[in-house]
Amino acid sequence: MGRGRAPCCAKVGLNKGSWTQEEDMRLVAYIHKHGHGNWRALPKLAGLLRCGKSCRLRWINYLRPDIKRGNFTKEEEEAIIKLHGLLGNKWSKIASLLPGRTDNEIKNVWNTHLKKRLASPFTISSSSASCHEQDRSKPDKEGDCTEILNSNTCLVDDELIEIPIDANMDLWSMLEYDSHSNITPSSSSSIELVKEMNRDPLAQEELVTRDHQPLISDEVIDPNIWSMMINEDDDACSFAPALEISNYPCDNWFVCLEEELGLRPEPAGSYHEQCHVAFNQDPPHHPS
DNA sequence: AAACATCACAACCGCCTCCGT
DNA sequence: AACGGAGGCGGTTGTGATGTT
Repeated sequence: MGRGRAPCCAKVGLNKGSWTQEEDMRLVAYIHKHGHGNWRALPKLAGLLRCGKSCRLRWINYLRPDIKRGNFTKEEEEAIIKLHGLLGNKWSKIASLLPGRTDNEIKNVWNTHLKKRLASPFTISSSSASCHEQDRSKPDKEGDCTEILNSNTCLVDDELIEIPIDANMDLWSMLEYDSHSNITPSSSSSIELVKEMNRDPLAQEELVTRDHQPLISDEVIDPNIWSMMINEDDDACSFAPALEISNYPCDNWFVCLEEELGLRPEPAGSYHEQCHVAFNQDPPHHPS
């Protein structure tokens, strides 16, 4: 390193490493409003101290609403093994054939699980594929069996748990499901925070805005924003359906979010009024 | 209980490809 | 046709979590 072509952007003064909740919110808010026509210009426009590539990666691998998170099903693992045999390390090609999965995720699963499994002299047949999330939380020891029975069920300590994963389910649906189950499909700190706030109303009291300080900081996110995303009554709980929510303090969580992030012009009226006005005038388009 | 080892995965890096000029 | 910029891709690394001694 240090030689060859120049970096994609001047990284001086830019953040590196894990993304904070505030950064996530800013990126999601900006893309939802404006799309991502120019990744290189996006960070500046969105007020992010990140390079464009970092934003793109974060969006594609983590924040996109159509991403399916959680453990890979037996069918998915079989598909990856077969497709890898056909395509080799063409992770993006493989990902394009597995709805909701990212190339990075597939690459990680291959490198950490499937490659070792196939390399083992005691190669486990694909029909006994592992259940990764459960593997981590409940190690399979001495008959403490964690076993996939089929694509949608998992046997954990003799308890049959259904995993509602399908090609059409998005991140937010997964989250919604998670709030009612003991499966943990994601390790996102933002998501954990949402779950915590959903569990504990008192925690919400402490996390909401103080005076006119921004709601969103490294430690604080307005729970309403996320709870609006996680619509209890909406099966396909993605960004677009959130616009239909009407029982929340602000009809359009996204407009409120923009305002909190300073991505909207000065409000003409009250906070709530502004939300109504913006929502009625300018429904954000869904990024492709 | 502490130290160390291993694992899993998000994120970074640099090269490649595509597309507009 | 040549060039440059931007996005895409695959390999690799850093770090937190978990397991083992």
